[in-house]
Amino acid sequence: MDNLAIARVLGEIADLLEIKAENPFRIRAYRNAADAVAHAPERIETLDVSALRKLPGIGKDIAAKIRELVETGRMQHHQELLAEFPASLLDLLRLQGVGPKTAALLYQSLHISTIEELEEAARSGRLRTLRGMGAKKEELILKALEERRQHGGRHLLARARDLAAVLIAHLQPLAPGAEFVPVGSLRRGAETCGDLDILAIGGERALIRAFTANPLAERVLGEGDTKGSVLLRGGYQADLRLVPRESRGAALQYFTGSKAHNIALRDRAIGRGYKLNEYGLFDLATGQSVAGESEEGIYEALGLAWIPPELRENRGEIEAAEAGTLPRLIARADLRGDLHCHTTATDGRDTIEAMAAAARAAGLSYLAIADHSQSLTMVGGLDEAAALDHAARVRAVNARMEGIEVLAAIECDIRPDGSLDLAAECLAQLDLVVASVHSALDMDREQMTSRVLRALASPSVDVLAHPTSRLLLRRAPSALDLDAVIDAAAREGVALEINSLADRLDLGDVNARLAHSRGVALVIDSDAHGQAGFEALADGVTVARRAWLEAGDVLNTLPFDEFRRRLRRHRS
DNA sequence: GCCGTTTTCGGCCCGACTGTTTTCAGTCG
Repeated sequence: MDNLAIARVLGEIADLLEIKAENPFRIRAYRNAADAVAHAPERIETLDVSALRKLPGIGKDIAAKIRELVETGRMQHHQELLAEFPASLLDLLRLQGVGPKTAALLYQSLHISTIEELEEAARSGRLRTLRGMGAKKEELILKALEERRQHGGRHLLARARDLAAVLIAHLQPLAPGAEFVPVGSLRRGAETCGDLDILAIGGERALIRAFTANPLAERVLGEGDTKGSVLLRGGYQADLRLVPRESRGAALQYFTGSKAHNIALRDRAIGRGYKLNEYGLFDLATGQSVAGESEEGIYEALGLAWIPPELRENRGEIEAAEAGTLPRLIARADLRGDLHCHTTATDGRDTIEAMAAAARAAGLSYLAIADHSQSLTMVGGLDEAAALDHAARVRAVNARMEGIEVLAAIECDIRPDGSLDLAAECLAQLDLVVASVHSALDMDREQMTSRVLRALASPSVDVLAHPTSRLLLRRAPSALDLDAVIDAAAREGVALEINSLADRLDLGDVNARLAHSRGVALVIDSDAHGQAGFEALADGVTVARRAWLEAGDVLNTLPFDEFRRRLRRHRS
């Protein structure tokens, strides 16, 4: 049973307790525990009660319940709650505007427990007969149902960033003096974003109207004095918040989150006799403002170093900020090379020269051309002879190009049985081998793990690319014992990739941090299929920052000669 | 249900907006 499955059970308990209108602090305890489990780097099912209790937010009771779930596959408390309310009732909570109180009301008075029943009741006008609900609320629920059909809810980081840029470009000319900053999960660099939050610092009330009337907005969800909220075409919710300049830091801090980070920070504020909100840090006794103009000032007043937004997940950053042990996070400018890109030889759009020139223009000093191997017939994958011909062309380009080292590499498929797609003699003649899985992704855990482990054991392999094969919002990570893969990579000296493609970002932050903690070298690759593809490296760097990595933890920040010496094939 | 630099009991983050109310409950982030 993986961490997310355990976290889901704890989260469902929290939801069900909320519908029951139980003690809110007990509900929060379950939510905190679910969060701790979901983001724990170690495999929860392998931990005993005392190890579980070391996790923040997990105490005696929940630790015992987790063990019960892992050992028996069920949790009695969870089952009892599900006997009171059908599991389908939980789906209603995901609808915009429907919370636990409404769900309870719907269930108890109209016996509604599924999305379909809710829709039928709304269409037939029965919802408005309930106390506290009117025609307007009924309309709202119908709209929420429609939106649910259209969009799953979350969106890729890269897409969110682009949309935010469009919105800001629309607003900036209307308020030349105001400063617009995207906050929330976008500023934290989370791999997917649920909605867009934008601050307008020093903006006027009229901006709210301009925002809700912007050409991308499909529907206005709310409009007040300090906040406007719209649904954009394509299913994004976007919020604009007006913030006075004197609260700039407090607002940035507050709206950047994460929620868990903010709760921990406000808790710390209270412990020191302060109150922290989006307007500033205030002395509880006198009401006097202590800080608020800058984020640095707020963290400083709480006895903390400023914490980079990527780390604000309450995963140890507050303790590190207090102890002065925050990492010096890697930056895009630290990257000197890229080990994974494609050309017209397979599914890339540009030539070797064009890709090398684009990489050089992107500030890189070495680039590995890693086109596909033969099993990917769809894209014209290279067999041994073609791979060596291609390598000769790459080396010819390298010989005549200034300012960048171009390496002859391959992205070699790992076949279902774990063997490599090209003969070892061929792979040995290349400068670098990136291995990856592209087919037979639905293997069971045992098969997939031994497949990847066998590939890692091959001396030809230098890098394992996009290790879990996940596609964000589309395809779950393959069943893989990542623990075993990480240990093997550490043992064999194979680097694990953080792939920068918007829908991969694989490894993700939690697993990259875990791999680093076990002594695995990481690389950040673009997987570019065209000249513009190197821009994505910034997103790979964001993942690395969220994984607490410093420049020295990432192999392709090294100068070329040093990098070359560190490759598995050049070590004995 | 968790947790401890006042505490093993008594706390537990905070405010805006909406709809259905006529002073507030529910939802959201």
